[in-house]
Amino acid sequence: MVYYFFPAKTIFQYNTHIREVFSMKMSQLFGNRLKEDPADATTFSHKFLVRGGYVRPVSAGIYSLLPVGKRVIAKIENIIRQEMDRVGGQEVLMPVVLPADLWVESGRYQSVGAELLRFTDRNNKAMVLGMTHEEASCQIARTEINSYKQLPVMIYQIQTKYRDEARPRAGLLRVREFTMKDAYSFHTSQEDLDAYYQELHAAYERIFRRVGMKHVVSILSNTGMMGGSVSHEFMLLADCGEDNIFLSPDGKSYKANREVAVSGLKFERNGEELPLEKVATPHSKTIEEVATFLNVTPAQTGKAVFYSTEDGKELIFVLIRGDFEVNECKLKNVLGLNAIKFADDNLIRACGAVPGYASPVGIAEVPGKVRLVIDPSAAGTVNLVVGANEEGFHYKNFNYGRDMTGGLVADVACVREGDPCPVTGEPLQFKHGIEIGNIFQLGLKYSKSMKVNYLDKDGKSKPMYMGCYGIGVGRTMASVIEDNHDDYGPIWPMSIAPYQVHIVALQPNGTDSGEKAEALYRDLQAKGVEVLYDDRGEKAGFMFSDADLLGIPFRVIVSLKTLANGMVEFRTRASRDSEMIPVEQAAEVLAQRVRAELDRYL
RNA sequence: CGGGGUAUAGCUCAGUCUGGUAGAGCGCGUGCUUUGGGAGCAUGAGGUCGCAGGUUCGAGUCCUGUUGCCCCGACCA
Repeated sequence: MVYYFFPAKTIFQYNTHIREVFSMKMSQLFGNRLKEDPADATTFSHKFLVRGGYVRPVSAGIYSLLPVGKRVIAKIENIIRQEMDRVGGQEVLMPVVLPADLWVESGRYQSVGAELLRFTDRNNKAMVLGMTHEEASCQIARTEINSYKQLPVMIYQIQTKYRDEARPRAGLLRVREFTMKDAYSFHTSQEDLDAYYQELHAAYERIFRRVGMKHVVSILSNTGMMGGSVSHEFMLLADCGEDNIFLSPDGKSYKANREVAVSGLKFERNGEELPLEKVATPHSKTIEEVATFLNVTPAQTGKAVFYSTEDGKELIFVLIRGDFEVNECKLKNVLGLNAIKFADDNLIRACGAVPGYASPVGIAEVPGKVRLVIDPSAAGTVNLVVGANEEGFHYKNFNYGRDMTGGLVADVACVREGDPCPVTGEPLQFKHGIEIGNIFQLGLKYSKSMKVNYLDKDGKSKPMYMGCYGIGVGRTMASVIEDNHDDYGPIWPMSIAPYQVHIVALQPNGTDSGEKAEALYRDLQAKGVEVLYDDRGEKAGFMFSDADLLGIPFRVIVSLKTLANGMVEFRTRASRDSEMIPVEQAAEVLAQRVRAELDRYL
């Protein structure tokens, strides 16, 4: 039987829902460190989370948390709770399993794809596993909120979500089952929602700073399946990130996801419009081939890109200058469509176009069959080379407005690295990011369809303005590692480290080293410090490499060598510089330093 | 959902081409020696070789099917 020493008061109030254990001996710690990288790990966080014994894979994208991982997660959750409470949030808990009816009400039972896991219960009732809880929060909001006097209000939960991801990857960075903090706010006006959105934005900045991430930016993002208008994503800048971000050089003026990013490029129709001229361009289908053949730059060409609606019935013709790529997300947004795909050649031919030589000359919008979208790059440049709708021929000197009219002129171009920032005009920088949180203004999207109404001052029933705000907890833990590690393991910030001080006793068995280490272990606990004590008496290098994987910010090495001078050795996980501290003062000095370090994350 | 890969001990892998009845390193147990950056010696435990059929006297190995997992892409609050 193991007996733990319980301090009366701890520096860090470590709230779990179970018995509180502040300290641990390595000889009793559940979960092993691994000396070799898992074969399938490609990111630092994936390698270290598995090797350090924080998580274990159970199935594709499904993980168990081991004790040290659970402690990190609990601390992250606690910081999130504090900051949510600080902006007036009230914690609730909604079910993981939800009736499909609720999702039918909001319309998402139909609109969301296969990532929503659907099943039936024993009574053959349709159910879903919650992937996000707008519907559930609407359901409780509409039953609890009757009057404007009860608004605004924000509820949040920290709950398991399930998304049936097509391809989980990179350890905890992209999983199927995960823990998420999701918050929902309800307001009487757009103005009130705007103001609260800013408060949440500030709360998020505090959270990510407090968990120890240094390279987080909030960027403009696409609203996607959530609907609504305004949204921001909080991104940790990291090479392994899956998201593509454009930033102004100052990192502040403009920040946007590539899905929605715009550039400050201006297209001016300078130059005389020359007569349209048909030229032979044998075996030249791609922009590169045509430009080379006619000795022009891709920027002097226009390309036709064909998409279709998801059912494949309606053709979408996009004309864009040859040096740009179509941004499908922006295209979907301007068309108001949830999904598009590349058109197949049969549909293109059926609409009278010749794939590879398709021409904007002569094509016309046909309601229900053909839609035209012209990017400003093509509309705003004179004398382009475009297809002639005939195998082996192109037109020179195409001018929109003269040789083609109609269609929707809208920005559907991908921003390119180096394009001018729309705010400052300086070249935009391209970065990868990990999305760790997002905030959305949902407006009335859900409250209308789900009848989330309140009685206003004027006695009339009105729908509430809604916002929703998410943070991936496990992804945050992995991201902190991506942002804080060396070649040997994580370097945990004191605020979320599994323990605060790691005591390593060299040759502890039956020696002064063991006795002093044990005493320090107890003294630190008495002072409220969370201690991990490596009492195993393994080889020094073996214990040090385990300590590196555990990443505890402060390390104390107790050995006969330094005890001979009455000292123990102190070093931080980050710096590896060492310092001698008199053994009788060690507990007090360490407790003070832990306290000082924790204060940096308040 | 397309393309590629892979499945043998807790982990990392060899053995498959050329069929003959299970291997290494790490980890784990025991003993002795060791102890400031992944210790040594000795001795053990641990695998119906993903699953199901088939060929064969005999299948980890060959054939067919199937499933899991990983990577790239598509997709994705």
